[in-house]
Amino acid sequence: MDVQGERFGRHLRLLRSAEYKRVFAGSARSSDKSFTVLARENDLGHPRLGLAISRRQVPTAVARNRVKRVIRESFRLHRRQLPQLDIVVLARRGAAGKSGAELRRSLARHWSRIGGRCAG
RNA sequence: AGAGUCGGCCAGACAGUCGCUGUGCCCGCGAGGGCAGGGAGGAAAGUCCGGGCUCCACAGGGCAAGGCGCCAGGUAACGCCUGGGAGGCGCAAGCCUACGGAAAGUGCCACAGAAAACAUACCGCCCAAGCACCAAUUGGUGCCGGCAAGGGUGAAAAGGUGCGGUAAGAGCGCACCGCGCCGAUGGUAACAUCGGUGGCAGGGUAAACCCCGCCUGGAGCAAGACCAAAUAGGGGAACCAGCGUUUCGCGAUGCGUGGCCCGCGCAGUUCCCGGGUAGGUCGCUCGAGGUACAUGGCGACAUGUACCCCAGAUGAAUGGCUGUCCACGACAGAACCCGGCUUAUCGGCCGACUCUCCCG
Repeated sequence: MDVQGERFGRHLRLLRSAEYKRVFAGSARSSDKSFTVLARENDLGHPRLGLAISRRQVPTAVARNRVKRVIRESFRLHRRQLPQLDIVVLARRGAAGKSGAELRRSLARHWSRIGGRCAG
């Protein structure tokens, strides 16, 4: 497995509904107008990401895809700074209208905040 | 040059870099890695029609319900497309049409108006015939009556215009137009043209019920097929005998019923079987497929030959960043697959045609 690169393979994602439920059941959270970020410790030695972008909050498919890509990209670039956490990002109503740069800034804040909370 | 009509096409480009996801090859026990190549749309959308595919149902016929509705063709099929007809709009190129039946029945049509239909007579028009009176030559007045041309109401008053006709009128007669019926010709047909004939049916509404003709079984890829852990539960079998051996040793599930054995019941252990959840695999992309050419056809399209393989995800990929350029980038994201329709859309390109103006 590579250590240097910024890869984002399947092992870094939440793949089952049971894994999502575990995070929803009890977790640290961080939110602003664009996102709510939930996180719960795992024992894998690396963080994992799951997305929950509802049609209610982001109505058009194109916008939903855009939001998901921005989140994944941001996670990919930050994941080596994150502790071993299962993270679920929920989009909120504000996310639909924001630019990519705004969303990235918001996510960067969430990563550091959620990392600090779970470490403590 | 301007205005416009129709048809087709494109949907920021290029480079670098970091990623994601299938495919092929290679490396690796494996996890994974490397290289090559592919990776959203004209609407992928709405889910409104039509088909393929899958499962269920199904002898045949009828009813109901729903849909469709000028004619011919195309197609797997269609509510789509092409060509044609009719009606309407536009100077034109062209465009639009839910375009069967109101001479089967029912319903509805405000208000106005005398009357909205076997007609009727409000204002009117007429006194020719008959009768009465006056005058007395043929005139006048009235009664009995006649009329539906004119006015008025209305969306509509039972064909229209003109001439003749008459007391006044009237398809009463005639001509042309309109309508119905019959025939001929052209056309596959819708229909058109012409001729004859009848003085002449008939208000609208069928995306109101209805009538006529044609079409339609139901559900959908979360269809459906296969593999299948753990836990709980279902069915079956075994455990009431033996085994090793010179002596002898090992072993016999428990409880209830019963004096005891067999048997029966409950529990237990082991094994097997089927259903099936999580999860996984298939369905899943080679197809009514594209591109080019040829042939047939006005065309939609069909046939033939050659070449090409062109997304296949599944907590769900198809992207991020940087640089350069320009016309500064709209609507918008595949989820089994096709054919349509409809709706959204910054802008640009190409072709054909029409009208107006100017120059020659």
